Amino acid sequence: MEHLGFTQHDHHSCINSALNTAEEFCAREKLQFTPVRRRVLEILLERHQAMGAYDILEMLREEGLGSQPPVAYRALDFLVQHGFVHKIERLNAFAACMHPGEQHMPAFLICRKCDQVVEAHMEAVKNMLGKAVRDVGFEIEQAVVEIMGLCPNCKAQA
Amino acid sequence: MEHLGFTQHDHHSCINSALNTAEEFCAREKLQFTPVRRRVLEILLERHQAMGAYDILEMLREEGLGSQPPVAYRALDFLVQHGFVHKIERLNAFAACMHPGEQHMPAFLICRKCDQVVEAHMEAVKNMLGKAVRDVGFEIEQAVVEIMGLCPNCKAQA
DNA sequence: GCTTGATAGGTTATACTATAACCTATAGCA
DNA sequence: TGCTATAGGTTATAGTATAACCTATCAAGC
Repeated sequence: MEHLGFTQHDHHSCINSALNTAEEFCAREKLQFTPVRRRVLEILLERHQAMGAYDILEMLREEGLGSQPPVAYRALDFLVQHGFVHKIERLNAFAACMHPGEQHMPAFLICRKCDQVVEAHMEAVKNMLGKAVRDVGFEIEQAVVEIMGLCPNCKAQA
Repeated sequence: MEHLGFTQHDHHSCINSALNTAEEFCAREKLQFTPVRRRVLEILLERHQAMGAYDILEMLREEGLGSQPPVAYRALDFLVQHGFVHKIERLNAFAACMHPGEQHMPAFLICRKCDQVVEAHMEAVKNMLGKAVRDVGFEIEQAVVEIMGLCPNCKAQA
């Protein structure tokens, strides 16, 4: 597992880097990285937390970028579809991808106390899932791995 | 991976066996295996498919066992809490557990075409997840592994 | 047997999550 | 310039889940 994130890091540069990656990707693929889409990604990057669509919508509304649910959902759909954002099914929420551009199967560690979400690369698990499932003829198109529990920080406090 | 289920099996006996297991477990643990709870589990066992809470509620309603959402949700909560039913987050739906009574971390194979859900034991994955995550101090309480794709049958048809 | 406390279920209302459908605006291209 | 495809605005509504409060039932102890 790489890139665990329950620790401090240069958040400002991590946001910019992710935004740049998205921008370049869209330019290359002739996709429109519109203000709403950019802002939604930015909002999610500003926190390392999963946010509900309606929380995001509330921020968009305050900023005059849109006020009705479809605005937020459409931007989120776009971002999810192109791998900049993941949906956390367990929380009905969304979180910015920490490894945009890289082919990966994300696994999420979700702290039930502080709600922080960390995205881990788990190549070994991916390989194992892929192998086991291919053996029985099931063809994987997408996988969701979500692990609930207590993060180190919250565990220390308890 | 054991117990894959995209094949035929003795469905009638598998239903009875699961109901008996639940009944015995509840007796042992002094839990009430009430008519509504039993019937909800039975409904889920009758199909090897995930069902939405409102689909289940509709059946309960037809049978005079309850007509409002909380009835279904309460029964489902009970069944999930004690491991007789799993929630499939990805589908906002519920499926009977295929290994009740056994300590396990389920992984679901969900066919996007026929909606069939198969629950697999994947001890190797569980061990690997557990190890990787423990290394960084995260304490696993629960995990969701859901794999979307095409089952062998649907793949053959395509 | 009666009381009491705990648990389950009935019912109403409402919160939260997501999408359909239709219309307007804009950007890129012929 | 005009066409077409894509994005966003807006209204309405579908789908999922729970809060809150009340009643019924059951088991345990008096």
